[in-house]
Amino acid sequence: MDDLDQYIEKRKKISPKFAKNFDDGYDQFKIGILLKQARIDAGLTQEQIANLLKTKKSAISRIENHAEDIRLSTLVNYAKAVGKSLHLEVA
Amino acid sequence: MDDLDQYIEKRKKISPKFAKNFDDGYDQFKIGILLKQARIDAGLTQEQIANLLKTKKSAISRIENHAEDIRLSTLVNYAKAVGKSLHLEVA
DNA sequence: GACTAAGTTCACATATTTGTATACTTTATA
DNA sequence: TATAAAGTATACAAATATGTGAACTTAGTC
Repeated sequence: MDDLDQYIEKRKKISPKFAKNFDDGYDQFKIGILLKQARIDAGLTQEQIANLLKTKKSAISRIENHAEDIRLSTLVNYAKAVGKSLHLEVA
Repeated sequence: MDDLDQYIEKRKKISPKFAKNFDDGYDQFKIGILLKQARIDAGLTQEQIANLLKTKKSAISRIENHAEDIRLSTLVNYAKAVGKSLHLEVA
């Protein structure tokens, strides 16, 4: 089990709402987690990302933890900030 | 060249803005086109999609033609309505 | 424990998307 | 050409995401 799986299990135990939403299969609930993992992999803090995106660290935390819904542009910008890109597929 | 490519070429000729944005490689500009193609493949009209999503056909047209930015939930819902699902990747 | 950096949460203001109705345009068919 | 179905465009209202600052919590170090 990798770091991401561990993180998910931890949050499931803490938050029943998170567990339900996650298990219902809503992909968007994984987005914040994916972004957070990408940020950590890049060795960046939330504040550094915030500076890159010209916003505040509180906004970054919100994205990573409560991204029930989010704008496509926000996703794209965040991905760019961590040196990655966002790929979309309708299948 | 398939239908989607033909459609893109046609819109490029008509709209310089569309051509520039598309060629700049912004994936989100393809989203509306992908969704439209998925809808047509499913044999549905904009009005039928609108009913499924409890909205109006004008909103569907806007999504397909001016999806510079869009909410993730809107993308997910539209994909579901045409019998597909949205896949995201940060890579 | 004290201290600091990092992260979280909250509330409110602002910005943007989406809902809605209407009018207009396009496409296909007879 | 006439007609109807499908799609587009616009404007305004409503809903929602994001910006921002502050207070609080966590994790790590001394």
